[in-house]
Amino acid sequence: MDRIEGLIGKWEVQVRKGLLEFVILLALHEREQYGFELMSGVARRASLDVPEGTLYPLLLRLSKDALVSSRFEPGDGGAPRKYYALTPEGRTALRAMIASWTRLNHAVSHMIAGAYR
Amino acid sequence: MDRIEGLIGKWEVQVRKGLLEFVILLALHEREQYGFELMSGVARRASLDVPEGTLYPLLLRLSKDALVSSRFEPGDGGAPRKYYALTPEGRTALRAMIASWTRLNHAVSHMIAGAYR
DNA sequence: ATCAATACCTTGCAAAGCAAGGCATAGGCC
DNA sequence: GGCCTATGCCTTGCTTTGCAAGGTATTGAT
Repeated sequence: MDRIEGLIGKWEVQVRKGLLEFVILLALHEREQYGFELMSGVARRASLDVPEGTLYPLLLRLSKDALVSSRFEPGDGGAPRKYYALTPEGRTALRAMIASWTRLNHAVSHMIAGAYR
Repeated sequence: MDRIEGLIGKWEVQVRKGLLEFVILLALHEREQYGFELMSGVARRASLDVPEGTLYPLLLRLSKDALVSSRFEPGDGGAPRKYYALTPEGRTALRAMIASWTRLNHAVSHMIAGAYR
């Protein structure tokens, strides 16, 4: 069943679309963070690996949409860090996403329960 | 906040990626169904509108990947219907998706709870 | 000076959702 | 027969995202 594993892998990539944006905003709701910090935090707390090639374009989009703001700060013995924080609009969007996600999740849970009842 | 509504709308489109495939497979796990039946059933039971331009390419992909099989049957006073059913491989894939989704969902729920604690 | 670690960014490709439009079948009606 | 409507399936073109691969800049240690 190696073929199916491949299919599931591709499916998981699709499921991550949108979800990663959601998770990053959730992480930033707690506190301002910079790129690497977000990657390690999300990996630790949600077991979600967000590669750099995904994270940075995502953060650029969020900035362009004004859901997050950013500022540079000298790094702790390393390259300078770009800290991201939620804007008020970002908080509004996050609330809407949580509502939407919760609704979706209930619907899916209901269907899982129904399928195996 | 009309702009944010637009952003959320686009976000929801992204979140549906992969999720619709999952929901269709769940629906087919209960019983064999044809296209329109899937659309109305999923709309009713999960409040998810799956437009035709999404559904039929999706079903074609599932067929090509051999997760579902299909057969034509004369319609009940109308055009012939194409009935889809899960294959054994489809059932295997569905089990894997449920496991993956459940895991993801716990992670996200945890982050939502953490963000607003 | 060189090396490694930290940290950010860009490019090119694959994949999905969707609006818009098209095609075919069947039955009812004149 | 000819026309209309409803049912039902499919295709095209566009947008958006995730990601691997590779690149750049800063800092401190050897």
